Amino acid sequence: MSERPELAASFTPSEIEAPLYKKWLDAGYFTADSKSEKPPFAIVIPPPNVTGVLHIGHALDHTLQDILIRMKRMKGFEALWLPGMDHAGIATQNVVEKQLAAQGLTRHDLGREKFVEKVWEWKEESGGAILDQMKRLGDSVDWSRERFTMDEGLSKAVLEIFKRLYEADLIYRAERIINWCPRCLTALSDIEVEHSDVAGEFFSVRYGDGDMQITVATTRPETMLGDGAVAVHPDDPRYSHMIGKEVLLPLANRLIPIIADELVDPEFGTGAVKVTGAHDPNDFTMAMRHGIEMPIIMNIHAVMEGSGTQFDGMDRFDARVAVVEELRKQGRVVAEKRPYMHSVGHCQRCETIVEPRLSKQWFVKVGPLAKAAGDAVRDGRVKIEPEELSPRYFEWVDGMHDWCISRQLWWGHRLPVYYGPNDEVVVCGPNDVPPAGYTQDPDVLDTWFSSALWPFSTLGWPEKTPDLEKFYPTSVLVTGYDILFFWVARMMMMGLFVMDGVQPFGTIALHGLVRDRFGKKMSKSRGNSVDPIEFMDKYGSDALRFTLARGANPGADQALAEEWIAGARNFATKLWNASRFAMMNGANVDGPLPAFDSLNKIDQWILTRLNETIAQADEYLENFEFAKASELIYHFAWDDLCDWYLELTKSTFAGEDKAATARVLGHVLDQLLRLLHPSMPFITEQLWCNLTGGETLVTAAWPVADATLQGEDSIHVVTNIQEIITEIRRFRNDQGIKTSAKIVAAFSGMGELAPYEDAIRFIVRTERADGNYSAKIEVAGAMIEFDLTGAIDIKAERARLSKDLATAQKDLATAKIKLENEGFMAKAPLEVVTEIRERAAVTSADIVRIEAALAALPAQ
RNA sequence: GGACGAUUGGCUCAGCGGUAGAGCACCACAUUGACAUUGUGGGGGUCACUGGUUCGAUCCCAGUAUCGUCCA
Repeated sequence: MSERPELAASFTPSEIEAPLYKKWLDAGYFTADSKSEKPPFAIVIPPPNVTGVLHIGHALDHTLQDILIRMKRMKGFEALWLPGMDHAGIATQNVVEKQLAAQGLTRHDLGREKFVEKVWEWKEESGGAILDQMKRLGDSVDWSRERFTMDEGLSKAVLEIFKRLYEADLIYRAERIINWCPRCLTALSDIEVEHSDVAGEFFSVRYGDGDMQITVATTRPETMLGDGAVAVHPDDPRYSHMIGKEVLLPLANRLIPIIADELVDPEFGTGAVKVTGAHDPNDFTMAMRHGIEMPIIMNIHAVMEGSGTQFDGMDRFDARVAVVEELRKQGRVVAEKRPYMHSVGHCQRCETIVEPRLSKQWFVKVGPLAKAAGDAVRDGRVKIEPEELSPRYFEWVDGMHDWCISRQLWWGHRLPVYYGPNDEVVVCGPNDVPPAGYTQDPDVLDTWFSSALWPFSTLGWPEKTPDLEKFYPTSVLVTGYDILFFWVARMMMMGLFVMDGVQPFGTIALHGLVRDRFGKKMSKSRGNSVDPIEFMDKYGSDALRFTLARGANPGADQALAEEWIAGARNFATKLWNASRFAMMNGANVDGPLPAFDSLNKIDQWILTRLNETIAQADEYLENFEFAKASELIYHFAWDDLCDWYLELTKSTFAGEDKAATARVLGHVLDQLLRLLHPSMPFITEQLWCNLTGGETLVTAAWPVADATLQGEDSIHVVTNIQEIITEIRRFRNDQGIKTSAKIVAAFSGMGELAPYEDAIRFIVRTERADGNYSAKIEVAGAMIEFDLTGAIDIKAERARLSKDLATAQKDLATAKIKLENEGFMAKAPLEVVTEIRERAAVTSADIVRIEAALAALPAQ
């Protein structure tokens, strides 16, 4: 038997976690080998941003990925979990700008080069705190392959793909309405804008005078200074006579045309709308169609500028008030302002109200890319789990607008675009040199542009590296459904484009968000957010991980409360104590298992249950059913193993003939620890090494269901044993007999259960002796009589029996109704009818037995 | 405005055409031989509402209500 140190009397996570993680790293278990013969299984981590710290959402995301990776590693795959971070353009730049602001400086004071240096310094210093926290969590990532989106290699990938897309006419520069954040001073893509309803005011303003007047309705009166036209619906009889004529634009004192466009909803407002092409996306499309002027009337800070009116120099919201006031003075506000709820875009990063703004930017033409991304899922090359979330994906990829990729920031990948003296445009790949005298575009790319390359840029693309060869396409992408659009769809587009139509991953496994105990969204303002580090300190990483896994139903949000984690910690303690007990009794994995047929039914039963658990848990995990798998293993461990098997083996271990059971127990524990290792890596490693004397569970083989270790009759036997024990316990409880008190009892009619009488007696503390049996219970054909010598509480016993009788009678009645129903008898499947018949028979017998027992009770 | 999802015990959630499940919480008992971070026993739900299909509906269908999320 292998040497092993005795386990500490209680489990203290903090004592084992850090040393074990170090052991794993030192041994290099997480380092993948691209030259391996093993089949690959790869996951790239959704890169947390460099400014980030581990929050509970990461903890969930990482736990699920680690479960898959660890399981696959144990299954003999060459498992690669690739870690890294993205540079989070706006967020990171904001942080450093804030630091500068504290010194009274702006980035312009430093200049671009110095500022970027500063950001790098900050990135080196405090960036990646999350990476250390990942070690706390136990993430089995391959640190030797850690990547950052601004790394040299990944930056090369950005240049390369930009050039390829440009040459394929999938990147273009154009003047369009974009979302402009006047605080971040950059363009944003559509999805970086969050819409929320705000209470606005709806004004009706009269344009023109006399015969040529028309009333327009607007929530943004200040933009009228940039109006180029008034539009009406072509079929609107109210205005048909005015189409093509001009009307005086108040305040600006310009004449603007009245145009007809289908886009106008005649039912909405007055049926006439102002057309401000430079500051509204709908107006822009109309202005383009009709060749309408689009004056820009605000500067980048959203301060009025260039309108040529007295409002220049005013902030857009001050201007709104001032414009309305002036219009009112002129008697042009037809209807008084009315409250109006409308949807307004806010910057995702800073919540500033976004200003739609006409601007020259670079765009990705998403049409063909998005189509390919949709098709890959439609034709089954990529699976979305759970499938119910795929409509959301299609909705997005099928209706996507072109993607504005330039950002007016300094931190990020600078556009590889160079302009010549006569506005010539040259795009340079990684090995190209821009022509002399050309200047580079000052803007940088959207961070998501580089994140979209993550599944292959991290593996060395555009080089044809062994890693890329071995691990692309990656196997699974695990992430929250909330970034399906931001990130997942974009990786699909880019991956399919540059990898010759090969998808970046085979499966997209989506999980939900972690919410508070009442299912409410966590947020700082609500004060209901939780700190995963704090929980790990208090309950251990395994407990946090297991809690999150146990709550992870595919694609669904989960509620989390501290008590849940305490519960998982209790489970860990239970495992620890059970293992300690098992080892104290000689549980071992030495030599082969005894032949199944030679084992007693209790040993056979636990092996059968183990086998069922292995098969089912494996199926669940392969299908990303983390909650179900965790629940299943939890109940096997606690209910079957701890509550029943360990109890039922106590009499065996108290005797002489225990070698077989010790070996079986060792096997069950060994396999259970393997099953649990992916979700609770630390405690299982510790226990398993102690139990088996093995080096590590990280690379141990994953359990495989074994049909030769399955015996259905053992289930039947143990179910009956459990029923007898439960009945005796109930009886003792009803009678108020202390669990510690031994009572005299006689067993009869045990049949096939006879060999297990000792085990039963041990658990329920009964001893054999002649007695004056004054009470009896009957279960599963066996009779148990107790000598309580007058101590029996007849009232309690009568209450118990009456209650059982009522239940049995009710059950019989329900069954009888069915059996007397002609429709049921004629149409229900035979097995259902048989089942109901059996139920009726069993409950009838129960009734007879209970009635007899009641009659036998002394009248008192 | 469009779409999707949800509504099951006090709370959070599974489940499912054939007598309703879990964890936590609750009640009672017990320091027993691994474990009080425990054990044993117990109570608690007409599965949102209204119709329909079916021998049978918590489950399928339609409608209603409430809530949530995404998109515009």
